[in-house]
Amino acid sequence: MNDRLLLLGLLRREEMHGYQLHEFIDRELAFCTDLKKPTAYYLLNKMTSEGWISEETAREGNRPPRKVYSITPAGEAAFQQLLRQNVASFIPSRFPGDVGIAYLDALPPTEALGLLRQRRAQLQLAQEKVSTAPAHRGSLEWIVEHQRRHLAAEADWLDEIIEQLEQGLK
Amino acid sequence: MNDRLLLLGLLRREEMHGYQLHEFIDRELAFCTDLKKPTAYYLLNKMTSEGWISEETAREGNRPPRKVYSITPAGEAAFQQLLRQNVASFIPSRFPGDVGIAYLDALPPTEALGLLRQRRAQLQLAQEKVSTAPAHRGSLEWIVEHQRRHLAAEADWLDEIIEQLEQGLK
DNA sequence: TTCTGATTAGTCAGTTTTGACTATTCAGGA
DNA sequence: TCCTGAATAGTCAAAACTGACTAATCAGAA
Repeated sequence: MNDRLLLLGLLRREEMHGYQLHEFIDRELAFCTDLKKPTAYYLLNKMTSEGWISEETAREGNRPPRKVYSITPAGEAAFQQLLRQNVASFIPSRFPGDVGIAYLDALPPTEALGLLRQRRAQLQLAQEKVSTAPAHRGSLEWIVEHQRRHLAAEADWLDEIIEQLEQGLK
Repeated sequence: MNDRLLLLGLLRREEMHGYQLHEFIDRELAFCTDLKKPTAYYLLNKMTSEGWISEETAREGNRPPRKVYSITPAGEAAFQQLLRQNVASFIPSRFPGDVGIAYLDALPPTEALGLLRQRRAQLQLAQEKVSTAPAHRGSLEWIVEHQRRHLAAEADWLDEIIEQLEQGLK
């Protein structure tokens, strides 16, 4: 339902067509969701048939006609409800990367260390990307801050594992 | 692929049937994945047809026969490969709860505060659950620690948002 | 003007996931 | 003994998701 909320929220600001929506999400909100293009269209169709948004075919210049979506009153109501639900609930995160940590003892310690250092390097890149990101305005800044803190915690934790492994080797 | 890795890793320790696998994951590793039952069976079938595991029908007592899965040499090879891949890569997390934060300004500040406090309370519960969890042995302890740190970062962040909102109200 | 690669806009078939259900066995009380 | 609720062991149809593709337009180079 969170992807629906995301789409509704964007359509609430201004009507858009599918490609535009996906483009925006992919460019500006990549750190927040990774809604794939076909999924976006799927949800737009779904919400249209649910009456949350309405589609209107628009031709601009001599480009082929596009479907422009705009939010309906029912959609606005759904938005209000979904928003409250989202804000009021804590959704626990799963970390698929933990599976590998759980089985770390199946690996020779030296190799494990090398692999973990690779993971650490990628994490570093992610941190740099966030810290050099252009300042977002308003509440988006909180989300960037969220990401920043999460990555920092991640780095601390990984460093500790790496250090413990190093201790074990000596 | 991480769910496959998880299943292979368990089957590596001892052969099991589907229900047993799902039970174990659901009880012991709930903070790590949330592999649903039908998904587990789906993956077991898939991996059987890929030759990673083999199934053997076993009857015990007068219970109906069950399929017992055990890992094959090809499965062990796949495990080794998937494990290295998993350990060596940092998988960025997405936080669906951020969508609500992004649209927080669509809500009256007082109501937003109330909803955020609800979220905070649920987070608190999750933290208590982790801290009272029985000590896991070996590398599982790292995963619990991961969760602990992640939740702490989450709490700090939420508290700051709440405080900023409170400031804005005064 | 014609070609090439990038951008725009979207679709489709196949894969994966899941909510809801079935069916058997077991433990204990009436 | 019979009944009931919990635990065991799964299945199935429907929903959701995605990799790979199509197809039109446009901008600029040759």
